[in-house]
Amino acid sequence: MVRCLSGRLSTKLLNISIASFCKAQRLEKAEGLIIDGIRLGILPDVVTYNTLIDAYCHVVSIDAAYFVLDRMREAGISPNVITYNSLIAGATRKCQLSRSLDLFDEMLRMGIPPDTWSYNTLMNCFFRLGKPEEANRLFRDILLGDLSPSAATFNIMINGLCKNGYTNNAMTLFRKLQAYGFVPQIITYNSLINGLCKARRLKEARCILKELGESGQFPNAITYTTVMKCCFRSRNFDQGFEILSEMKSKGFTFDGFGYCTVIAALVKTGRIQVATEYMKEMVSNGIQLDIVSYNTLINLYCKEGKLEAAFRLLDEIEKRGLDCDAYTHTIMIDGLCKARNIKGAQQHLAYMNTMGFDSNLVACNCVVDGLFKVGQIDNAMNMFESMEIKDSFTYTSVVYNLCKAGRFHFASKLLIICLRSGMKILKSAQRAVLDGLRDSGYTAEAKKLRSKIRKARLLHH
DNA sequence: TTAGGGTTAG
Repeated sequence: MVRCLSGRLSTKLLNISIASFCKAQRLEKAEGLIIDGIRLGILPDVVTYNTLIDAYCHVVSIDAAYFVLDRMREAGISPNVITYNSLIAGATRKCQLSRSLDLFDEMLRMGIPPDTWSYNTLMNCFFRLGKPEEANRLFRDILLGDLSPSAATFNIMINGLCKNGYTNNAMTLFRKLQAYGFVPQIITYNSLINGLCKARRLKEARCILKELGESGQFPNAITYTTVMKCCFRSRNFDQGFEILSEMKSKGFTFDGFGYCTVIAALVKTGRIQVATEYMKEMVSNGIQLDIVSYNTLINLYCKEGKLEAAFRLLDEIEKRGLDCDAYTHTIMIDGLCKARNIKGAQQHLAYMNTMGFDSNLVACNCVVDGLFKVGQIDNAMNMFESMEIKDSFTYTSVVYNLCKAGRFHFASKLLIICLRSGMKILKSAQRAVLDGLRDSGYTAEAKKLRSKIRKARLLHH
């Protein structure tokens, strides 16, 4: 049957079959088909090899794709612009950015003129390298040369400018493009919204979101998770949860990333019950748990006081052959501290150190705080003094706990040293010192401290 | 070829 078809048509059919195997990531099947084809006299052409090269870039590696390129040349078929575009995009995806640049040069040396697609990919590569000027140079080349920019060209520019901190330029370009008749796509809107959120320009982000709504297009799952994450980041939890319920009511679902974000935010705001429901939903939706999802769930169990369940998950991690990371151990240490099992926490900290996660600041902060909470004030102070690195969490905790232990004068001294050096101390800890001094009869000291606090604030404004 | 990413302490 195959022999009856003309050679060209047969190659076309061969290519269709190869493309479908490549799409299913069954490269050995695709390779087998090429061998069968050759036996039957059906020769692969440039499309066959390009399909295969693109698949190797996606599924295996650029090196593997390069071997296919060699085979292609040996078969007497010259690579074209599509071959190189696949290789350049593949290298950029795998963060082999200098390789992308080399491939672009190689393409020029071979006398293959790059198209808009090649330029787009290379612009993206320069943005990822943190070289916006170079990307902009290519953008100018497109505008001044014979090539026509595509929607992707504009999207890559807007996204890249935002990612490199040029949110203003991204906004200006966006408005200019609109004035020239470019209709922004959902990708354009999402890029800009994300850039504005990251730059904490929430008012403008809201404005672009409104324009998206008025454009006749609809926000998608990426829009929702971007805005939700932005709310959580700025601690507008209620607003974030409103967006979450709107997203759910529209029928959007989560992947592992989305679930972790939502569960962590729910735990942070004490909504343990709802967080547990999301955890169940995540598991029943068949999401493969990785170490970050395990950490999120262990944290949830710890906050519920279900330490045994947390330890069971640790066993599960081990059984599945995954490795615990610094987060896993820190979460466990905090959980043990909160459960007043300070000995267990100290043991786990020592274990963590033997595992090579030594001097983890967050874990140490948890143990110092834990020691105070169980009344081991001297041990807490000894550990605090022995720590080489300290941050605002360390000091806030120590200042606050010293007050709880009635050591207001010491707390006051420490507080003022911190504030003068520009260290941020939670207002609630500052208040604890002032109230403590005043309530125990040291009104004059309290007044003096208040004035010192004010002056220290002026120093760092 | 282009958009979002997740987890810890006061």
